[in-house]
Amino acid sequence: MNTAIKIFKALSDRNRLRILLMLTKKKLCVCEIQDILGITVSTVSKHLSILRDIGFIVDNKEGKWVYYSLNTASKDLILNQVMLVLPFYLNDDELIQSDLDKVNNFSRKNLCKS
Amino acid sequence: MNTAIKIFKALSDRNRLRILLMLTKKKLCVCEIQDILGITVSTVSKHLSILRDIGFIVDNKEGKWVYYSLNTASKDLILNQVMLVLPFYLNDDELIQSDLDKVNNFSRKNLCKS
DNA sequence: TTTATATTTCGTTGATTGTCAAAATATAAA
DNA sequence: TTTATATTTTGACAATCAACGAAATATAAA
Repeated sequence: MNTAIKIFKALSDRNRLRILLMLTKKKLCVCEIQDILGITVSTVSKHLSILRDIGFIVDNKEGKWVYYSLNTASKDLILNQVMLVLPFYLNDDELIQSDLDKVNNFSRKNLCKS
Repeated sequence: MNTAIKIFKALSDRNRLRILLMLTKKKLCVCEIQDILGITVSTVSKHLSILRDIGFIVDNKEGKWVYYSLNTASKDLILNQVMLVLPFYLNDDELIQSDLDKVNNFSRKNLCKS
């Protein structure tokens, strides 16, 4: 499949857009993302693999946890153009703004049992 | 559904990308587009309605024909950013380049019976 | 008005996809 | 090693979607 289509398909899901926007704030592990999205961890993992395979995000293993963060090194034209405007575009999306509040405020201790 | 998601979904189909790229060359009626895509006219019509509803293209009725062209008046941020880079991005897509050749060379007379 | 051409709408079908639960894998703590 | 926590993979299911053919609508020519 054409890379452009893969990119647009990856962006065609609300939960994946939520993940991308969350990661503009800071890197997050899978259970933190799961807590905010409110869906099963297996589904979160699937979404993350789609975003990683197309190059939007990268993963880093730290002990028991896998942290995901935006791939700032990508040279892809569409990917970079989209990430440039997406935060502005979703400025008035209440659910996504609520996600960002949670990202800034939650405490890892309650989610990830150490 | 969120507008951003609608836009990305509209862009997630190869035939719709082909249509958009063709229309960067000139306005086309439905039967011209059908001839190039090689799919049924009802499917072409459906693709066109999706692209029109989200604001990528506009239609103009001229007698028996409906001509479609790019919506150059759109103020949508993502839509404009994407249309800016898409032609460069799909530069090396052989099918789409073949479409553009056909758009420049075909004769309406053989397609649209007057 | 009748016929021909152009386009859209409707109903159906096969393929794709987001979701979940369960099983498998990985790592750290006990 | 055993147990607990984190993550990924697998299989199943319901919803979505691109495609087709047929029917409906629209316009112009005969």
